[in-house]
Amino acid sequence: MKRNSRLSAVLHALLHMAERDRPMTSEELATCLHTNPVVVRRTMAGLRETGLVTSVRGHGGGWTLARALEDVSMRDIYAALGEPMLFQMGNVSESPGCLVEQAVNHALDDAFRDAEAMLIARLGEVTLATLADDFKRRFAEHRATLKQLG
Amino acid sequence: MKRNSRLSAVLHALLHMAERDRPMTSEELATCLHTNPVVVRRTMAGLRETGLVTSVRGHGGGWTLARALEDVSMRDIYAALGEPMLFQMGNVSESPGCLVEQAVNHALDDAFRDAEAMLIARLGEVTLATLADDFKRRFAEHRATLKQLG
DNA sequence: TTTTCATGTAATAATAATAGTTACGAATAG
DNA sequence: CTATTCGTAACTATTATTATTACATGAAAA
Repeated sequence: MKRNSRLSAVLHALLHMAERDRPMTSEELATCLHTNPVVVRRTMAGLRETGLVTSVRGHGGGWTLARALEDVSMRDIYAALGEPMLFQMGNVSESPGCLVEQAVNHALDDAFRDAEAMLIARLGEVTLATLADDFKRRFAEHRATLKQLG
Repeated sequence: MKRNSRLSAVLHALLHMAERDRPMTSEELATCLHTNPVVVRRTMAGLRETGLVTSVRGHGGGWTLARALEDVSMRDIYAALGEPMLFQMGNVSESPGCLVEQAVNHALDDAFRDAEAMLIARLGEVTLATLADDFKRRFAEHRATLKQLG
């Protein structure tokens, strides 16, 4: 399974896209995310398959957010990324022979499964709209600070 | 920070040690864990520093569990391993510049921190004694199955 | 229609984290 | 003194991820 470091990158990208009224190119997004256009395309291609974004080729093309901010939760994005492994543990469920190992795996699996369920539920509670609001709040605060400093 | 794949390996090792009345050599443990004696020594060295195990060099030496099974929780072992990162996310808390990123990181950090707290609490509830009991149960079951088959 | 811009994608290289190996030193029992 | 076993440094191998290169495809503009 794939890694998860992209969840935050994708959120970052989608929010930037939401702030603009025309498509963003892979190049622009790559600059934004401090990465490479091809990596952006690879990642966004997955999101396109689940209808989160659309892409247009050629002059004036790029990537566009396809759904309303309120309708996209962090969980949706996690799912669109293929529900990558959240934990740093190679699936413990190997070498079925040793009974000691079976007992260990069972206990660990239980704990990790519960934590994962909680985390995923939590991701479902936060939408892109939530994040956009938080961003706006930070932005207003930032401007207030600048003003205060002169 | 280090990886977490060792938590299950260490539990496995400690339970095997608990079943024996003399030290286990790194070589024996390595066989048990399908790995290498040097890797075993490296890992166990960390546990020795927190008093979970002792080592004796030379003839008849090896590794011994230093505490009662009831007194060692999975959380203790997690701590002895240096509280390695549990999640597959490079700490999101970089590039403080972009306010969009700040909003994203804040939301993700919140969710992950809570899930981690829950998981760690859960690890604290399971001791080596719990696991040893579960192993014994499985062992009895296994013997019953064998008997039934002839 | 030709040029330019942009995505689509395969193939390859670079990077980084982890695990495994080799080699040898130090301690201890017999 | 010898065999055994941990302690550790240095090096190699493996694996996963990310980055890069190269080129094909499609679409708008000149």
